[in-house]
Amino acid sequence: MATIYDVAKQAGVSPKTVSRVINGDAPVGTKTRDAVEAAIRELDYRPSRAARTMRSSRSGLIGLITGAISRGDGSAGPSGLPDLFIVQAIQRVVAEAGLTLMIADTGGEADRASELVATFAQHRVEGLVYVADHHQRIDDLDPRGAPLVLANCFDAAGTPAVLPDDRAGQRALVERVIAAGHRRIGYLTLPAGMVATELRSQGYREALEAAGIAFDPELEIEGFADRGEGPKPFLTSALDQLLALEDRPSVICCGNDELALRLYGELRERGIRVPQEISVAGYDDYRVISETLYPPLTTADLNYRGIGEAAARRLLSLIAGAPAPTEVELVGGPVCWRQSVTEH
Amino acid sequence: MATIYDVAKQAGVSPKTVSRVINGDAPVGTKTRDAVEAAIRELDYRPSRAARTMRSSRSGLIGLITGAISRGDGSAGPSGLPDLFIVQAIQRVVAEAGLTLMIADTGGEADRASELVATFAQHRVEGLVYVADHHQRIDDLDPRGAPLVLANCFDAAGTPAVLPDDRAGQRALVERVIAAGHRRIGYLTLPAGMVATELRSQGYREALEAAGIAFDPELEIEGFADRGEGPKPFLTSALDQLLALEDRPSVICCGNDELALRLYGELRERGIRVPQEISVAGYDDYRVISETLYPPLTTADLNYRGIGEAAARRLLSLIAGAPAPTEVELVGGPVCWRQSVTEH
DNA sequence: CGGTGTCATGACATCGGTGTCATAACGGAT
DNA sequence: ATCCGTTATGACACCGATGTCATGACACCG
Repeated sequence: MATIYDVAKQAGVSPKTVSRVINGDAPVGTKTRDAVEAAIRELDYRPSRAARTMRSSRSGLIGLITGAISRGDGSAGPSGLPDLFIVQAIQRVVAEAGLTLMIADTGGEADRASELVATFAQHRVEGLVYVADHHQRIDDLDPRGAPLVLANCFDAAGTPAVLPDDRAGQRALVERVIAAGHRRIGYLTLPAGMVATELRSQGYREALEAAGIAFDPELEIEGFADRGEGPKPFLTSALDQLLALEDRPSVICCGNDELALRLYGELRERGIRVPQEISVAGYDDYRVISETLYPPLTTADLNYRGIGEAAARRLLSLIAGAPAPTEVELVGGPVCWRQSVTEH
Repeated sequence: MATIYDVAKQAGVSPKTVSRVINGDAPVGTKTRDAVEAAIRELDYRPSRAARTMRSSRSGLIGLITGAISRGDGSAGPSGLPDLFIVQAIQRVVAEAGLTLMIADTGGEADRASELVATFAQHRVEGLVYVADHHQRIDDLDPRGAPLVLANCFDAAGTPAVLPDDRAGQRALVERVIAAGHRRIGYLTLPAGMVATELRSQGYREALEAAGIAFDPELEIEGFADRGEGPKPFLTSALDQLLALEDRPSVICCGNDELALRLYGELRERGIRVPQEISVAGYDDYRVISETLYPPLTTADLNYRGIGEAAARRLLSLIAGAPAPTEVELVGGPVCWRQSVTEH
């Protein structure tokens, strides 16, 4: 790879002058500039980031750690993948800011995270993002001085974090369902104990309350067991319970789109048509499911991209010297109204 | 951030001795070593990669370019998201080799790729991988001297490439379906013209031929139109054609799992039960679909992870000086036999 | 006891840029 | 003609590692 000295020699000037042409620091004579630019093109010269980094101690790098902390064994909550949307969004924002993204993965072992931070520290990254695969609390992570932002997770230390607004999202969806004329609203939740489960349930209840509908505990059932014991029979019995109710729900909201997909299967198995006989709603707007199902699924957009964008922007502003926020940032998404819930 | 000089001063030795302790180049006295290690811990010292890179011209970086990352509009290609599994697998292999992965994406504009190559060149990456979102041919890309491997795509220049073995995969699946007792096998293909479409069709015909079953052109229909004109009615009429045949197929193979998901809906809409009245098979083993559907979908594992792994290993061996292979590397996956195809 | 080899360590130069300061050339004001 | 202020350029040091070579302290051998 050509160096600045090669270019200088080729153009018959000093290396410093080449540097000036590249960076536009100081005025350079027109003829000199042309000669230098020609030499750069001829040699296909690219300035070495490493050398620049040494001199300026600005590496132009952002480190990203994705953490399938609880995923390794497969017992995790939602279906993996979507967190990659967050990574995509972060990549885009970082690139727009002229920085380059380095990524690493804990491969499921939580304690590897600090190892990865060390690697990033060697590269003198200017900032770090930690992306979790689902809304969760994580152990504190020492970023060794670099600004750190958490995406889709939070910690006890109050590190700046960007989270999905599960409560508001579920509330908006249920309110919209109520506006469509529904009163008896079943809710099949994700596994109890997960952060998203609790917040969405809260949103569900708030929507009911705001509409003056009493919360009926019989309508809210855990519908998604760990993969270990097989979710199918679990869902079957949950559905049995809902359908056996005297005052049957006219719509069933699901903890996420995957659960809604299973529910479609269950209902069709029993000859119950969606949405004519019962309406179904999901959560996440996982498009491969929500747009592909027939009828297309009404759901709430979890907005992974928005989370990634917000996290990246927050990180950039921290790097620029902004003070760390004291509160987490909540990112919401719109209700995606399709054809799986009847209107009126 | 502490430097090697800080450590040297703290330990009362020369910087070179600290370097020796870190790299184990040359023997160092026990007492000296202890002092240096203590100083390193105390100062939380991490050697600067930038400085090392300058000295050794080895950056420890691998560049990854993908068009997959920000398809901003969400209008995915045919296969959707799973190509990101390739990225994950590459990340893992690269990390195991002690290298760090930098990623960038074209944001959908193919000509941005060379810009990204330039950025990577500045970082003096030791190798490059280009990952496509679906099996396709791409324009030649000038890697400016760095070894380059293509994953899920190939070019005219014969750049080393790792591709899914669509032909063998489809053939194995159809052979297994035949072994299960089926003779009339419908095939709803992906859009004509795509590489995967042609290869899978070839595999389908090979399996028929191997079993001595004549290929019936009426059984192979394009089932997946571009999103623009809406795939639903397209699939509907394709299905109409298949069901109207005098000798109706006992099983329908689909171009991918997403199409199979739509087909489930179509069939149930018509009151045709899967697999009792007609069997269905997919392709890709896109688990969110294949494992979640009821009945679980029989499909062929496209093995994105395997592709990523193979591409990363190939790149590492190129970096180590191995000669570039003259043939593309095909990666296959097993048939995933579940309950959507009847046995006997 | 002097010579030789090994071990342990340090001085110095170097990788490829850029900040600092010096200097040469030139036009205009006095 | 002299002085001054730009403008254009180069010399040199430095960022933080490490390769090369030199040096001092021993141990071992004859």
